[in-house]
Amino acid sequence: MTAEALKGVPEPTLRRLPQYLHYLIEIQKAGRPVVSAGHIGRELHLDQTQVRKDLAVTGIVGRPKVGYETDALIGAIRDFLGWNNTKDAFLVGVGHLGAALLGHDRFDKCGVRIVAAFDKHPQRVGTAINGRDVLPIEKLSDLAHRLHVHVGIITAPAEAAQTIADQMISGGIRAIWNFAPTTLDVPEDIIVQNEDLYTGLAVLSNRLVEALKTVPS
Amino acid sequence: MTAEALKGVPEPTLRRLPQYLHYLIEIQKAGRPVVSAGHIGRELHLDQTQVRKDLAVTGIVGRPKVGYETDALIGAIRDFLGWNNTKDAFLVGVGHLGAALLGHDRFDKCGVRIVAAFDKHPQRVGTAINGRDVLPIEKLSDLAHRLHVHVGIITAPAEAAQTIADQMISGGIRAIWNFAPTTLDVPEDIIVQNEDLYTGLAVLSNRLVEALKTVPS
DNA sequence: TAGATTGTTAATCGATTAACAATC
DNA sequence: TAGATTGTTAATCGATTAACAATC
Repeated sequence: MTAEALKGVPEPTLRRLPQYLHYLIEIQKAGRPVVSAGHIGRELHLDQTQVRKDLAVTGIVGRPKVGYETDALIGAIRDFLGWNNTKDAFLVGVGHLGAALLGHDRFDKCGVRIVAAFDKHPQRVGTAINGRDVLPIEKLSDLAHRLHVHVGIITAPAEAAQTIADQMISGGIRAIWNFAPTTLDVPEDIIVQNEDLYTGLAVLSNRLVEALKTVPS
Repeated sequence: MTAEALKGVPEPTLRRLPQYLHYLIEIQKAGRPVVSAGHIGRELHLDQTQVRKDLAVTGIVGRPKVGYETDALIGAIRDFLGWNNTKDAFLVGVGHLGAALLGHDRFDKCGVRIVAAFDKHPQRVGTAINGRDVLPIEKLSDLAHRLHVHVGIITAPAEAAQTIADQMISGGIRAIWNFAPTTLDVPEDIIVQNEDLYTGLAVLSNRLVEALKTVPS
């Protein structure tokens, strides 16, 4: 627990936890009070030892022969991910993707509530999307400080991303969810989560080209 | 090359290739004809040995003391990713995210052109988004066959995702870019690339909660 | 009790990083 | 030539998987 707290939990484990959560909520809806690691593993195509190790990081303990309590497990995962502790966020770049994220009301169940959006285009400023005002980018830093906002979401073009990140950091933002396809230079205590869509497309496209080579249709 | 072709290139390598590409295009715009692995690594915060190994999978060879030719390297990466060979795609689920992807015209530079969209809601069917018709989901399978579409994009709710995947596969689709937060059951020759946004949010949120614990602001 | 399931320790596997010879 | 950079082989590191004792 001590060394773990220093290095943090492995990223692959963190990325699997929401998968468990989705499945557990189905289990819960179906009214099943307990579930075993083997059962979860079969459903999600994961090794059951891995499921146990992953769940262990949340501090949950199961009962031999029985399994894990569904409700307690859901609570433990949500707590561990910080999803029970909603943090305010600013979004910058109200293009197609930015607007889509603003329209999506389910992130607040995942610890993040977008409270305002910013853009540098005057024609977008002053509008509101799904109840959130679009403000001029110049106000970001000051407002982030005043409202104690710690999360920033970048859905702007790559060219603008570094400048936006700098403004976020000077406003006291500690974690950046970056959808721009660029590597941000930030101090080491700033958390950056890159969500570049081209990355997944690269894997898909290469695998498909290889598959079509082997078995031409 | 032979064993490599069987197992495929490691996913982490494939995921870094678009990063290299973005930076190389900057280099190209700046008019620099050659670039070294060390230079790329410094820019993208990667070990230079890793950069060389990654680039090697594309078949490119550099010149000692000189580096890699920018133009040739860009071409080799794009070829390797299949980004010079555009594949038609169908998108299913025209909600906020689906509409955002339809509005984004840059995927065709990454090997994928969305040629039609599908939805099960009658009020969405018959409209067009950014030039692509929204068709009833019942037509997907037949049309995929007739138009030889091999890529499917799922931007529908999790509950609908498995059914949509089944319809795609029965229509001859070989690769699925899945934005729904669910594990799809598919035959092993079908390529699935999951792009669940909650996954990245889990990493960000947990890291932020841990950071705020250590240094409360 | 016997059987099923957990939790942990050890082995394996794959990716990253280091070392270094080859080359221009 | 000397210095810089590539490409490859070896070492390290971390995550996954296997083995198994503990437990209800």
